[in-house]
Amino acid sequence: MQNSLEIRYEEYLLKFRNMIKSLGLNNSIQKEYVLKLLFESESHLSADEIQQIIKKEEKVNIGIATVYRILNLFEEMGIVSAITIQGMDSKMYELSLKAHHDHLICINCNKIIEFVDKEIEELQEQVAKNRGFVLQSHNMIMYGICKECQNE
Amino acid sequence: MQNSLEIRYEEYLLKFRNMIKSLGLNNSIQKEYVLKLLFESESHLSADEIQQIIKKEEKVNIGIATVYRILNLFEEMGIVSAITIQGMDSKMYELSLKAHHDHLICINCNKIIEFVDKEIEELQEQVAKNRGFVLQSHNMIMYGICKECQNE
DNA sequence: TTCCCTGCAAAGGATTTGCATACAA
DNA sequence: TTGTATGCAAATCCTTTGCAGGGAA
Repeated sequence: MQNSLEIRYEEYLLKFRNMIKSLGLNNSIQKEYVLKLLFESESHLSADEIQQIIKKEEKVNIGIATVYRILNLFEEMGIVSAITIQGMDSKMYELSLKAHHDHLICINCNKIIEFVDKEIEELQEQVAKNRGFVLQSHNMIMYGICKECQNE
Repeated sequence: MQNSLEIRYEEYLLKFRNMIKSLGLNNSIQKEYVLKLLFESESHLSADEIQQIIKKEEKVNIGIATVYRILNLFEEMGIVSAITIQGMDSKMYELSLKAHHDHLICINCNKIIEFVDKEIEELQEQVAKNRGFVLQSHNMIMYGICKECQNE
């Protein structure tokens, strides 16, 4: 009955528990709920959305402060990354499980498309190198109007 | 005694005044102080910095609400653009006088280098087109460590 | 005169922090 | 048992809004 997503999640969860332990931290049901939600979600979520969904789906109370503390911890651990989207007032979070990718966002319907372009990545390295920088990361968000919205 | 920067600013100011007038708005000393500061500044400034500098340099009181109102107006007029930098909690503003450009930021000393890479821009258009998007704008910030900071 | 603009103070929204209690190891 | 994590409420910080008075055309 287990599909591959579940299997992958179980594996990931075990790794996560080890990571937490090896950092000398305590695990908690809240941390695992946030992890699971981010794992299963296909979209980027705000701290507020995370709190609401967990309250509703898991029928459990979870404070917004805890959500933020967990998200910040996950960011430090490198398992979550946050993006800031033009016009949105809160940060959006996602698991950084997936390979690095950039974002293309529809300014009309807010649809988010993820992509990676190897050539662009190489050119970015070039640009940095030419300026004497050692590149650490980057953030690229493109805004436009998607096909569906163009037809409206 | 006039250098080319001053001349350029005078021209720019005249254009600005016309723009304001043709929008049916009133000009004000506050708007011109913000414009001048952004014109002369080489770095990106936060609303708070803009307020502080004007208070100090022009010996004039200016409310933070006014600064925000002016910056928002300038953004709508298309003469100012704002960027959000990782780890900074407020937006940073600059005149969009200069041609479009992207940013390379040192995560150690916060130095900001502006650049444009034509090839990257073209590839971005390609990526958008391939996904059926009509591109409107983009935001690309690269983070790394600059030459000076590497030597520390 | 007629609106627009400003400063001030209050309101808002996102995120963080302090503290007492609850939980993991 | 011992410390870490949580929930709640209060505190912060950035940004916006309401309002009464001041200024531009």
